[in-house]
Amino acid sequence: MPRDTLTREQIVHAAVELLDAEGMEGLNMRALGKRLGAAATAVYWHVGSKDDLIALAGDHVWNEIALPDLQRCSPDDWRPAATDMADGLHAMLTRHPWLVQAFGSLLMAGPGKARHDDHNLALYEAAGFTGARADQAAAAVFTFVLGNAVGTAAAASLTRKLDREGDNAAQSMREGMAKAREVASSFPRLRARLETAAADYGAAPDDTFAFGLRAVLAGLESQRDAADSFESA
Amino acid sequence: MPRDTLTREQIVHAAVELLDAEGMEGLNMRALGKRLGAAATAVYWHVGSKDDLIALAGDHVWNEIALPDLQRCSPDDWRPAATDMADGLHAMLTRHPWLVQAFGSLLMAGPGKARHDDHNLALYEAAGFTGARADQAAAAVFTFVLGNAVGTAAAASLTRKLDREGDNAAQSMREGMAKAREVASSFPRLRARLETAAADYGAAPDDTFAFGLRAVLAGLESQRDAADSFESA
DNA sequence: GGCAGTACTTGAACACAGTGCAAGTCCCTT
DNA sequence: AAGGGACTTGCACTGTGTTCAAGTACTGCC
Repeated sequence: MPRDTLTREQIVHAAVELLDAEGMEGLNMRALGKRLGAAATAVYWHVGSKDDLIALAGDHVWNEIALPDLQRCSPDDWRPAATDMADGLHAMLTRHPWLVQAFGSLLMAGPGKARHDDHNLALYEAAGFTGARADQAAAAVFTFVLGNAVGTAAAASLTRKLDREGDNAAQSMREGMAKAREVASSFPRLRARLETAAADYGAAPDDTFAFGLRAVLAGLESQRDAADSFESA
Repeated sequence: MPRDTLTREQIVHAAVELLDAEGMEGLNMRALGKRLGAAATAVYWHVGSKDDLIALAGDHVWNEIALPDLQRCSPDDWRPAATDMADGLHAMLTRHPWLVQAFGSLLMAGPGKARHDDHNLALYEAAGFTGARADQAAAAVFTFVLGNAVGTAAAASLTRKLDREGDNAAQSMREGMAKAREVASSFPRLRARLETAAADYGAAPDDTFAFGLRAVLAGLESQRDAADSFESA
């Protein structure tokens, strides 16, 4: 495992692994150095700063998402491709929940994201959205998926926090639930949801995402047609 | 300005102000203490930890958003109310861009958010979404607005970073643009967007948000009706 | 083979962060 | 007046990003 000389790719790879395993607050230069079998400060030869490293890692993961073929993508039948693309993004963000935190605090605009964005834009142009509307449609879906990932990130962070508390994780969990229940007690609708949520916990998030995505795509189509009739008027 | 004794409310208020002005990485206990005219460690008597404080501040701002009257909200005419509510959330997140970062790294479930969530849920129930569908519809809109705020947070963070660099902010900005242009150069669609974006910079984000929101609401209505016909079949 | 220079690596150090601790200071109650 | 609780303070400890001077090792050249 320990190499005598480091490379940028190795560092980025290790950083992504560490971030996946420990999250944003688990990434520090000494831990990264240890994982690489090198001193913490050795990283600084290959990378300007920690922020640079995060930007590098944050861009790298965009390359993981598969780009659907757009040959069969037409204004009459574009939703399957759009769904594939959104699902790909969703899965990537689920694998790397830290990305949304990095995204919110740094500007992320590297080649990996550019590759994704370009294809995404092409998709909505092929789907019949013209000019700025293609941008807006692509942004709407992107935004929805990103927003969903915020919740995922929060959950992942919470899970790790509970893990870190070790023994009394279950008790901590119970306390949190009790507090939530107490807060919700004055809000009848929330209390009802809290009780049903305990039953189908785990399956719900995916359904909610799929439902929302379907709604967004359906809505975009209706807006596209509305825009068309607007422009031709 | 200096008080002889602190209160929780004062501390939370000051924390929100500091977060609004300096962002997440500008909030530290010594700076907060100075703003309060007290020693940094004095805060710890009123608040368990920095994370607790952020949770407190992060919940407090939810109370700022106005809750629309639901009397006139019906399955035939619910979108104005939903738009109001989403706009309120959007405005609040724009005022407090740090909230999305806090949201992504801590679990936020206090009374302020509960108040909002309950009303939001009530709205979608009044709009004719039944059972879990009301949850999913509310979540879809919430998620979209939240996702939008991620971009806002990133922009605010970038702006502050440029400010911090002081004199050569303009140069830094230019460098960033040049780099983006270089990255985009191999992606024809992105390059075109970058050029048009330079023209109508500033007005675009609001339009994009409004367009996306319209699409989401339209899509939800179509999905609601589809679900109805599904259930009655 | 020796030599220089380049490409890294290292350990010690600095500045600043969150936070625990013991020792205050004030004010209110009895 | 005395005591105690509410609150504040300064100090110090740990962990973090980052810098820097000092290495080490490899490369190509004479």
